[in-house]
Amino acid sequence: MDFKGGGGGLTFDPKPFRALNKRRQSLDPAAVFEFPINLACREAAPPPTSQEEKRSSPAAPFSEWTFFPARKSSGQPLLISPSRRRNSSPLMSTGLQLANTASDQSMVDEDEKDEAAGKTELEAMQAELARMTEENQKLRGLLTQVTNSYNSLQMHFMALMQRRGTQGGEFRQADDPSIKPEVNGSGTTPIVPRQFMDLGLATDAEEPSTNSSAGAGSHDTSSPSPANRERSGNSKEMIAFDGGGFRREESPENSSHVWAPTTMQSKLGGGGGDAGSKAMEQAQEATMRKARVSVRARSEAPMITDGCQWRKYGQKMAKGNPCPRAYYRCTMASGCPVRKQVQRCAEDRSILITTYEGNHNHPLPPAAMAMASTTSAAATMLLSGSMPSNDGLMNNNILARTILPCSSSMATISASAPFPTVTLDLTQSPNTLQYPRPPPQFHSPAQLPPPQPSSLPQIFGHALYNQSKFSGLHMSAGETAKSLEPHNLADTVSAATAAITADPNFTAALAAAITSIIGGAHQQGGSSNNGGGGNTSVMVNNGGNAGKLPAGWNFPTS
DNA sequence: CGCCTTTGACCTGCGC
DNA sequence: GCGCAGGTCAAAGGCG
Repeated sequence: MDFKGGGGGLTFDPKPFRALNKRRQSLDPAAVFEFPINLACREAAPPPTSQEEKRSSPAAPFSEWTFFPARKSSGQPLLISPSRRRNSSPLMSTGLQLANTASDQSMVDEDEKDEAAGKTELEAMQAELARMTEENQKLRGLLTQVTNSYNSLQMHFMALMQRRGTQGGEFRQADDPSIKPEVNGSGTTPIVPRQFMDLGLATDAEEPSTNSSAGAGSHDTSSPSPANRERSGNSKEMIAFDGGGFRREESPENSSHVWAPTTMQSKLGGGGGDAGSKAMEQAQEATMRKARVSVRARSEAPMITDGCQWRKYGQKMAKGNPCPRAYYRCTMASGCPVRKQVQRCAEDRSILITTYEGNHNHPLPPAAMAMASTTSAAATMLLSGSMPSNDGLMNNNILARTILPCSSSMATISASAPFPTVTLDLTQSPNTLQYPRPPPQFHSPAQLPPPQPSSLPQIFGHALYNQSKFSGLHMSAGETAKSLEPHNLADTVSAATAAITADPNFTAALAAAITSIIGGAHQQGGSSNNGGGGNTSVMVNNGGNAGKLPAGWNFPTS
């Protein structure tokens, strides 16, 4: 068995990945993760050549999508340059000096007054500019702060959940070394949050080799066999991306994955006894499996550029679709469990369907965070919706409204087996999607009758849409505020966005952070959102609507 | 020469 | 138990 080629029988050799990683790390991050967005390419991009179809080289010069090229100029008025203000200020001041006077003297006086007033206003404007700049800085700081707070809170929450589970006889993490350093390391949990990542894993980059060597050559990440599960006493890696419910990585014994909603669910849901819980576990496993985030997007490129580096490891013809399905593995870090499948839609081949699975166990560049956090948030919502707890639905509603204030039809949750999947469809115009719909109702896959995925409320699309709005590139601040449902955070963000959009990186980071922060804030259901491509599938569908994607999402790969 | 993609074989899960 | 489909592996070949 072990000597056979397929499945989990072979030893996983992380060397290639390490080498790859090394090489990539040596590159300029900016160069690697810069993803100019240009949705216009949908119209402009030439039809895919066979070569393009065949090759998904990250270096392919293929059209990069600039989502909001035209918006740049239109967005500028939001941030008026000092010189511009200076020029315009006199004009603005005239509004206060409309009354005509009779005498020349008074006219002269008026002129002097005008001049003085203009100067005053100029100063005022400059002061305002300075203030706004300062505000911008503050917002940046705030973002950082909030991000950190979120991570800390998440850690606390997970620790609490873990404790709770342990008390109930379900969670047993004592022997999981991966958790000790950060959660148990001290009673006070001095957390050093790692952005969007599982907080403990990255510390052990050699995990894969350890695992592989331990288990008679079993593949580190993909062997679902019970033997493998039990063998993997060290499950750091699994924890890393468990947020999405990477069930295969979970070992019954070590399912203490603090950040594993699915694990928790199965654990919490299942009574207490080992035997009993095992049965429950298996039952739940059957329903839960892994959550996925599927993104539907129009793209002529072989795959969308989401900020991560991928290595293709397989391709298969899937039933019911003439287009082959390609399998990619994240190579940004050795042992990163994130995988994605890329396939063209059978009905419309201009639509690219990218399905993400797993959470990254390494830091992500801002551009990648946009996608990762979005998918993660979607996965989180999905998974928390599957919580057996009574408040599962409520949590889901909250999540829906917070993460996606404008919940709309752009996203769907599919409860169809075997994997709960969130589909973000960006192929449709947000204009037709953003409005009034009944408050989103989340249903856990377990709660939903399998046959009705298509009837499920569509929820997630606006995460992306909102991100684009956050970026200030899709709509003006005013429009944004109007279109948004009353939502303090969203409004606040929208207002603030106008002053921030000048910085694309910040925009991307902000969008990502907000999504993940808000999502994380409601993860009471026990789900985690460790950032990487959550274990959910997201469909990105830009439908040629420039500017609908979050900044940082760039199609065609770099 | 090294890395990446391709591709056939293999493993696993599931339905009948 | 068998067959099918999805997913993964790794040797082979291509490319820079």
